[in-house]
This record gives sequence, structure tokens and C-alpha cells, in this order.
Amino acid sequence: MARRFRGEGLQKVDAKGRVSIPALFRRVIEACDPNWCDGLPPELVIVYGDSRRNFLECYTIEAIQEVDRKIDQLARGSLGRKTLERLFHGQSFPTSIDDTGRLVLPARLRQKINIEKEAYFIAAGDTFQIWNPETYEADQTKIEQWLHEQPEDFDPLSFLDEDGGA
Amino acid sequence: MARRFRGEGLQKVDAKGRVSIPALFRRVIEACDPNWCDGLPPELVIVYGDSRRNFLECYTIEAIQEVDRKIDQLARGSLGRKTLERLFHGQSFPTSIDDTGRLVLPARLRQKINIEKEAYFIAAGDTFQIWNPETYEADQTKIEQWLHEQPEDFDPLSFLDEDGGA
DNA sequence: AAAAATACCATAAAATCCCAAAAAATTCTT
DNA sequence: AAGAATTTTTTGGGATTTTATGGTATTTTT
Repeated sequence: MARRFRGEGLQKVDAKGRVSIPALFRRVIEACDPNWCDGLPPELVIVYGDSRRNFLECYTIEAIQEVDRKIDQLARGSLGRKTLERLFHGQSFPTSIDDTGRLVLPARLRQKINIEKEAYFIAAGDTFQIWNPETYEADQTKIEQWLHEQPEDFDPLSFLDEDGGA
Repeated sequence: MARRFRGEGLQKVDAKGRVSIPALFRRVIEACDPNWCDGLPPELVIVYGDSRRNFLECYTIEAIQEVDRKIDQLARGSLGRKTLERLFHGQSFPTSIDDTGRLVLPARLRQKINIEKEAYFIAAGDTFQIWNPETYEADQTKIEQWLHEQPEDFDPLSFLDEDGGA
């Protein structure tokens, strides 16, 4: 099973757009970069997507290669392939982590998700996401509210029993 | 059947957030970490969950992998998957047990469940939980009250006859 | 030249490692 | 079965390393 990101955290963003990647995330990025070895800057790909997407999704090299392979299998010219190429090849930004564990988010990306001084990092399986802290909180609140609307003894784990997912 | 935790106990937490894991729990954590062998630190994952959750739930590697596999089977982007990714990937903390049998609970986690000098450990099937001792006691009292409200001859084992265990 | 991106250096806070001693549980011996 | 010896567990403190963050200088791009 592929290595997974876990955890979350608020990080500062300085005037130049530099952000520290939480150390645990860094370990995963390193381990999932086939070309990485000690001393080299670990690489990753940031997918920012279309205008509706309000967070950045960060892929390890292995994870993005898996997506690439799947895209390759779609028929050339098909709507699916065109759409996915736009998203993963066009609306994405390959970068790497510097020797102090930081990433530089270009102004364009910061504007897109509307972050200034702080960024919220959260794991999501084989990727992690970067959010504007307020936007994230609002999203999380929505999820929690939904959970609270469920029956008293509802356990999120019951999702796991569903077949295929809602 | 997967190995199960059993037992409970009060443990001290020192100024650095270190807690001894009850030795019996340790044996289970070791046995359920596929990568573990003598000398290596046994790993586990602490799921702390959303704002309402007032205890930490500790998963062995095998237990968390089972959850991960199930999450993988839910449709990408579905509400169920998103909720579970938040909970198990985002609101969790991967860690390991040091050579003296201790775990370090970061300040953030201690604050979340409001523990300072003592923590209460209790087994719960293939996971175990860490509580603030008073919070745990209150929860336990609630359960006992409910039991006392049942008919004289009520036996909790009768739950086992229900289908699905609503 | 101005702006942006990159490299280099520096530091406080936090997490980790290492050593050591009580306390408790287990085994051994008589 | 009781006591002694040994091992395991729990707990404590200091030293070291890593992490997160800030600043300045240098290079590259436009």
C-alpha cells in the first residue's frame, strides 16, 4: 500500500511566499520521489485546478505518475482525457522543497486560494491540501454540522460499510 | 481474528508530554505492526477527530491499514470519503513508542482532550483510548446510570442478539 | 532597473535521544 | 511458601538534533 500523508497544521507564509512543509509530510514526499536521495531537493506537483477549486492539492511524484499512467490509457481526444490533461498537466505546478524544508508558493497560487500570512495544511490520503485557514474552517464546520445532523449514535465509520460510497 | 487490546489503567504524563503505554497494550501494538521487529520502535496512529471528540483513539498499523483500504474503496469526492479522509488522514497523528515504552503526546493533543498530569487508558477492541480521567469517569457514570434504568434482569449480553447492533 | 526567484546564514522553540534510578512484577532457590 | 535475586516497567533529567521561521545577499527574468 502506498505511503500516506497524515496530520494537519497551520504554517506561516512569509512575504516571499515561503512556507514550511510539516516535517511528517516531508518524509512522505521524500519517500515517494523515486529520484530523491539525501542532499537532493525532494520534488512534488501542486495541482491548483480550475477557478472553482479553493485549495491546492499536492501530489508526490509517485502519486502523480499513477495519475499520468491512467490518463494515458484514455482514448486520445476523448472528453475525459482532455479534461484530465487540462487539470493535471495544465493547471499544475511542479516544484521542490528547499534545504530548510520550505516550499515557495508563487504569488499567482497564493492569490488563487487567497492566502496571505498563514496556510493550513491537511493530509488527504496520498495527497495533502493547502487551504486558506478560514476557508478550511468553514469547510470543516460544514462537515461537522452534517455529522451532527445524523442520528445520535451515528459513527462516521459506518461509511466504511457502504458499497461504493454515496 | 485480529489481536485485541484488553484492560485499563491510569498513567502519569510528564512535563514533556511523555506517557508510558501499559505493557500489555505494547505487546499488541508490536504484534500488529507488520514492520516491527525487536529493536525497532513499534508504530501506531492516534486519531483525535473533530472538535466534539474528547478522547484519543489509538490504532495499530494493521487496524489503520484496514480502515485505509476501506476508504480507498469509496468513490473519490464522495461525502463519505471526504469525511473519513478528514478524520483518519487529517485529524490523526502517526507516532511510535520509544525504547522505554513511552509515547509523546504533543501539546496540541494534550490540550484537545484536556489532560495535564494524568491520562486514563482503556482498551476498545482493536484500538485503545486515552482520556482525561475525570472525563472518562463521567462517561462511565453515564453508562452505568443507563444500565441501572434497565429492568432488574437486564443482561448487556442481550445486545449480541440484535442484528447489526443498531 | 525593477521585480521576482534563488541561495545563504542565523536563531528560538520544539521534538528526540541518551543515560539513569525507582518501583513493580517475575523467576529462582531453599 | 517465603525470601532472594533478576528482569521488566515506569519515571525523571540533561544534552542534542530537528523544525519552523526570519533576514540579507545574490542571481535571474522581464
